[in-house]
Amino acid sequence: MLSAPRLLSMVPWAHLLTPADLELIRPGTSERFYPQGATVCPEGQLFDAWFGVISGMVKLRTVSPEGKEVVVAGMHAGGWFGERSIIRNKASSYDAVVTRDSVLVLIDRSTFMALFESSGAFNRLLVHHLNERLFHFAQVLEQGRNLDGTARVARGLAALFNPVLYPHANRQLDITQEEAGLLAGVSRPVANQALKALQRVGCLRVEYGRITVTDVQGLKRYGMAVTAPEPGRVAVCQVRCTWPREHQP
DNA sequence: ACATTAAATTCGA
DNA sequence: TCGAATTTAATGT
Repeated sequence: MLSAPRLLSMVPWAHLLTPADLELIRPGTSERFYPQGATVCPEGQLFDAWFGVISGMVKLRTVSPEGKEVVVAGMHAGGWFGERSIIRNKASSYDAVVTRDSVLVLIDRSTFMALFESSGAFNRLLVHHLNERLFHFAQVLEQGRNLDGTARVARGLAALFNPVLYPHANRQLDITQEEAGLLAGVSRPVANQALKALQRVGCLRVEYGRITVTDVQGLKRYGMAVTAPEPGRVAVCQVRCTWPREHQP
């Protein structure tokens, strides 16, 4: 069982809980190391815990019948996943696979449900997370038609710096160009060109097996129209950032 | 798809 | 334990 201080230091939202809630979740919480390539929970299986990323990188993905891998979300430090399977008591729709050596926190299903039933603070936290994710996927849907490959890669990376979902995100992303492409839904060659373009513009630095982001705002804005839209088209620039100003990096 | 380069691993001293 | 040789991973085009 984790010590109370360890729990507080690993779970960024733990300080929102009452002391009673903290004692409730402590016995049901553990941490675990997953080596690169390990599957945390395969598609079609119930999640037996809610997973939080302490370090490393996890992707939620499925493999299409033709064998193509589709990544639905990439998560790094601060990210949580598996709540849908737990809340609905349904099998996971996606594989959770770690793309780098990772340390995860596990909150048992029964502990999660106990908190879900009793803790207002925990429910508010969940709503905040789901709210951000919903907005994120709405943007992905909208942008799918509007943005070119470079802008999609830019937004895909920018999503990893959402302050609600990843409050302690490190600027150094341990992801390969291939993973960056999967995250944005573009091929590796397109991701390669996109990353070089973003480097030229000064948003990031590409290194072997790693991307260092230097300008998150620049990534978020990349590819947005600066001139008036042609009549009859929705301007991309009308999309507004709704993150709290004080959280903007 | 193929060629190149970086990193990780193996192996012999 | 050192480093050369080999294999694997990631990148560039």
